[in-house]
Amino acid sequence: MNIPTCEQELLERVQNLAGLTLGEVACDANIEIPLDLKRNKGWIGLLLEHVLGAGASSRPEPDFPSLGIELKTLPINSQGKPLETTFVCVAPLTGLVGINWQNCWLKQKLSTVLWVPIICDTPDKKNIPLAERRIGSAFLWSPSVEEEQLLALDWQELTDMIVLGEVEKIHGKHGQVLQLRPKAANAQAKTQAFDKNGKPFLTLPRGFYLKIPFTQAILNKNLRIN
DNA sequence: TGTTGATCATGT
DNA sequence: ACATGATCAACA
Repeated sequence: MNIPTCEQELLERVQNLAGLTLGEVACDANIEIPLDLKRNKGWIGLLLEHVLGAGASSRPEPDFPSLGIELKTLPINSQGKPLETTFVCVAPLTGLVGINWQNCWLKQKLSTVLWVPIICDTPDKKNIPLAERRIGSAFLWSPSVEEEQLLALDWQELTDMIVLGEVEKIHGKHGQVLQLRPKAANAQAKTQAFDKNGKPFLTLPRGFYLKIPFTQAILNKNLRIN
């Protein structure tokens, strides 16, 4: 798929996917469907990037650089509740001098997001097989003043702890809307950080994730009729 | 090793 | 039932 030339074209493409199953979309794109996501956790995101015309996914840029839009799939149940937290970006543990909310990576990443809900559960909460899950109504979102304030507060709290050498004291419960959790191949992975005395040490890489109630609120504000 | 894409699966 | 901590794959 070629790159969409404007926001409207991207929105039309993604709206045309609403109601389709992942099996239908993958089949049209000649992409094989895994039986489940156990060994393909990012498969849905990669599929959507492909059919919407995003470039390779391994770049430190928005998915649609010319449009400044980040694509995020959001697994939800049939009642519109997100089933997982949403990964945003890796948390820098070094080089934080001079970084503030206005110039931080997380703010840039969340500046404009195309959310694509994927319905993963039946009304009686049964898991739907991957190929039969349906794409919901996607929408474009930018943080409201209130949402940005919440994000900025949490980002500042977590970043302050990192700067103070307290990264290993941070748990998923910190933050109202944002949390810091492991983001690594396994628990043995290491990246450099600084301790409270300013000495370098190795620790588990972490990432920023949006908590479920926050993405749920975003979704609820953007409910619309198909 | 770090970036992208995330969900798995166990403990509470 | 649910969130936290752990983990999977591809690519640069």
